[in-house]
Amino acid sequence: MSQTVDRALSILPLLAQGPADLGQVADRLGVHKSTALRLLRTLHEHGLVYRQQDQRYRLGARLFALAQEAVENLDVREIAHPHLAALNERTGHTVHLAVHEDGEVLYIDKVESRYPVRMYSRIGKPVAITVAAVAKLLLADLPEPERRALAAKLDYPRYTPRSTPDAAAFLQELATVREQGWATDLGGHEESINCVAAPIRGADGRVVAAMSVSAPNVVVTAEELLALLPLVRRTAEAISHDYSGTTPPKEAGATDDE
Amino acid sequence: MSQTVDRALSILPLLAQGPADLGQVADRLGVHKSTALRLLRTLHEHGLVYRQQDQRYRLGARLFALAQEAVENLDVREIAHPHLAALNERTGHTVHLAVHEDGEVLYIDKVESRYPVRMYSRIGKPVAITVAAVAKLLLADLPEPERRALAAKLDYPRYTPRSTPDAAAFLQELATVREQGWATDLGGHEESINCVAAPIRGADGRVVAAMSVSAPNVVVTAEELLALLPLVRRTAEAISHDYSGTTPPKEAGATDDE
DNA sequence: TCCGGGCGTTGCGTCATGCGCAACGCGCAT
DNA sequence: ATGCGCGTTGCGCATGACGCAACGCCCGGA
Repeated sequence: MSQTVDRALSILPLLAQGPADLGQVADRLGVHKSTALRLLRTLHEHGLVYRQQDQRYRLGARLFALAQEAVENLDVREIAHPHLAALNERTGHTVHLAVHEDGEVLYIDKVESRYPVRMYSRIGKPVAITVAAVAKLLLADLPEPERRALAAKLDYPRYTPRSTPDAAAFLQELATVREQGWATDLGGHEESINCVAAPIRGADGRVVAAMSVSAPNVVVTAEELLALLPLVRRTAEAISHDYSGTTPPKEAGATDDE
Repeated sequence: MSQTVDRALSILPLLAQGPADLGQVADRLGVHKSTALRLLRTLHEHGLVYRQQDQRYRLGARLFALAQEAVENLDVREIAHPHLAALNERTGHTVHLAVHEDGEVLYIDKVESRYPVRMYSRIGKPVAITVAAVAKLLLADLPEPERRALAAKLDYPRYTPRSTPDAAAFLQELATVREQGWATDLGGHEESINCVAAPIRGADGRVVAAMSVSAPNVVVTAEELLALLPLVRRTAEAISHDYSGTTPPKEAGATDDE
């Protein structure tokens, strides 16, 4: 709604693809160089953009700091973390925590078993929304019209033969998931990876987050992983309980027993 | 330089401290509610800001995605990573990679030995610039005037009795570091933690990044850690070599992960 | 039930502000 | 030496961002 800010912010995804010089930025924005310069300077002052030695611009450090602070302030994450760690300790598998936001589902925490190496590369990245078990749980809880609208405008990439093929199948799957209160992804994203997930609910019963346990089937079969379902659900319920308890929503009518 | 963008971007750090409603944002910006609304809407459209159910605003998902893409596009990081992993494998200690940007030093990669648990919480976070070994290396390489200016405007918190006390001591330390080509932090940030670090240089000899090995002295004494110095320096040199060699920018490098 | 206050939202008239232009300085390659 | 490409600057004009005031809505108290 604000042209100037809109243009400035459009620079960010542009730079996310890689460094660019002033002319490139101006061209891709469709504005004069002097305009692009002014915007870049403002972004620079706020640390969102950094100018390297060759004068080209890249995304800046403050961006990380902001993302950090944002994720650290998420109270669900903070409350859930010890539970996730415990579950990881017990099962040895990768544990994820995800939330829904504006049509995207993204991981906000992760505890990995074996190789901590590529760990952080996932957090904050949008997940494959049409197949991920956590995504199904989060979207299944949306109000009917929103859910339909979202399902209609999604893409349905065929990662594997087991990927959700289209909106109809997706909505069907969401209905099942909503009813049973848990979800799986059996090779729908990557052939050899299976996941089982459970919802975390707020005091009002709405799904506020979802957690999952994932493992490649070279480690455990899908059946073995599914055997963990009760444990996963219990963990999710424990988190829900902690979360509802410590979330004094100013003044909400129905407060659970405590 | 652009008032509108400036105001809009000022909202981000404000929200980083926690969710806020429209009135609060307008107040703290010193603008009319309608103005704040317009800015917030624009931020929202770009996904930098998210509106939760209670209508309050928080930082949005796109922020994470941007930070992710930014860090993944850093070629130093990509080149260094295997070396860091190897060093971690060999020593068992935590290994860091850091860069300098606009007066801040931040970690862009980390390989941790024992507990992967709190791992991601560090990446992207500014480091204790006056004491961290990697910070000393990065700042020691700055041109004289810049270095002095920066040293003068820094704070010198006394994390421990061994923390760098003031600008004079800091500049002195930087001189030493620059001369010897490596740096340490022996309990300057946290009593029981020691680090040894070495610089990574580009083709022109300038320090582009720094790496360090850290360990609590309950695991190894400072002396034992210092014994790793040659290994650390050799690793840093290997990275420098790789980096200088492959510096010719890979144009249109659409490296798809996954 | 009605009323009042607090919140987000809207349309509008004004003028500050962001815009493109054109000219300049600089480095680099010819 | 010379021209080109780049980032940078100052400026006059009109666009677009501003604050105002009025509205709708929800909630809580009377």
